[in-house]
Formats: sequence, C-alpha cells, structure tokens
Amino acid sequence: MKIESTDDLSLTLAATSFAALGSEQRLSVLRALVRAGPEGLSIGDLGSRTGVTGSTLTHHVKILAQAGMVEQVRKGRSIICAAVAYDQIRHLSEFLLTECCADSTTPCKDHEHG
Amino acid sequence: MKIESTDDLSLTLAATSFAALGSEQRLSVLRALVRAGPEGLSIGDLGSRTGVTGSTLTHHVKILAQAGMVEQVRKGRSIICAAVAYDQIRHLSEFLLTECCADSTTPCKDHEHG
DNA sequence: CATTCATTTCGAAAATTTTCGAAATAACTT
DNA sequence: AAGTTATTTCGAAAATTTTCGAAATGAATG
Repeated sequence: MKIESTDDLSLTLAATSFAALGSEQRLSVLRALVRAGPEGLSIGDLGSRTGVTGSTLTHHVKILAQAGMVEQVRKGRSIICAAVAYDQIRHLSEFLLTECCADSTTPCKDHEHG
Repeated sequence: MKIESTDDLSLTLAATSFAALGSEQRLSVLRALVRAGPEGLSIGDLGSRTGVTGSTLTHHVKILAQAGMVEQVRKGRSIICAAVAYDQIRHLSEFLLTECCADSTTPCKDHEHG
C-alpha cells in the first residue's frame, strides 16, 4: 500500500514551510526561539536578540507561525512566541526522502537512509 | 566543549539551502530526482516529469545544485542530474535542533528529541 | 479615562525571484 | 563542416518578498 502523505497538497505545504526557513532573519529568529525552549520569548526580547525589530519582525514571525513552527500567545501586553518546530522539521526532512528510488530500477544501497 | 557548526557562516548557508527547497517547482524537481535514485535524469526528462522546462528549469536546477542537493554531469549531449540531498536534508534539520533549550533554565522534557 | 508600553496593520519603496523567448554553446551525426 | 538535439546564457517583464515608518490596536497603570 502506498502512503498518500506526499501528494500535491502537501507539496505546496512543504514548499511553504521550507520557504519559511529560507531567510537568514527568520532562521535566526527561529533559532533564538529553539534556544529559548518551551518558555518562549516576547517579540521585544526576540527583537533584541536577533536585531530584527518592529513590523519587520512581526512579518517574519507571522510567516513562521503560518508554517506551524512558532506559536504565539498573548501574556499581559506582550506576545510570547515559542518554537514548535521540532516535529515539523523532522516531518519536512521526511517529505523528500520517503519516496527515494521509487522510480528507480536499481536498488539504492549507496544511500544511508533507513 | 561547544560545537561550532552553527555559527553565522552556516546560518547563511542553511538559509540558502532551505530557500532552495522553498519553491513548489524546485521541490517537485528534487522529488523527481529522489524518486529516480542514483541514476538520475536528464534535464529533458526532468522537464517532462515536472512540467518545468527550458531556461526556467535550468534556473531552478542551478539553485538546487548550489545548495549542494543536486549534482550535474554531462553525458553525451544531455546533462544528467541526480539528487544528493539525503545527507544534506538531515544535516539541515539538525541545524536548528542541536542548540535546543541552550538558553533555557528549564529542562526540555516536553520535546522528543535525542 | 488618559497615558504608556508592546505589538500589529497599512501603504509604499526597494530588493529579489521567477519566468520567458531568442540567441549562444556544446556534442553528436551525417 | 553543416545539421540536429540538449541545455544554458542573456535581457527584460512580471510577480513576490522584504523593509520601513506612521498610525492603529490591545492591555496594563496611574
């Protein structure tokens, strides 16, 4: 039986998610959040740690949130952001590799994937 | 001792690599190559399988090649492309996760990462 | 309820990426 | 060496993303 998780819809989704990571600023934002762990950081703290502030930071965080890698919760007058990228990232790496050699006539001994 | 693999230089590199995957067209190109396995596909075949052809395909493949995910070798009058993404992708997923909770005072039992 | 602090929305300019077709290059064929 | 096939380069138009500052919103505080 064939796994249907890698169809057209999830292609779009995966591309969007990878694109969310495809920016130095967003990557350092996400990395700061990963470093911060489950407690998260306010937008303000995030800004001072990454050098990205204001509306630009809002914009980048939104893109990460839409890709399901960051969650935002209001706490008092701050917005706390936290990384939830852990599973997401692993899932993304699987996206491309699961169908490895599906169209190939030769076995793929060369690759070290389980 | 601290692992120095996630510094500024590799931030740029990782962002570039993720960005290379952040396009539906490039993602389907890479996926076609992953499916094809180590034998690879010519640009022509790749084009007919993905619906991306000509100079646009050249452009996208170049971006994937620069990110170290595809290799190109001339064979006769064709250029054969093959995915070498396997290690690269795994490496990328590690990029973000290795420093998890480094700045956190609370342990990260919640996350299922080894 | 006016003020202050934290973040977002809006609109526009600047930068980058994507896409295309025509001409150029590279390699095989006759 | 002329012709054919496969791919790339070039230049430009179209589309998207990034960035910024000013005004708007939401929540605490005096």
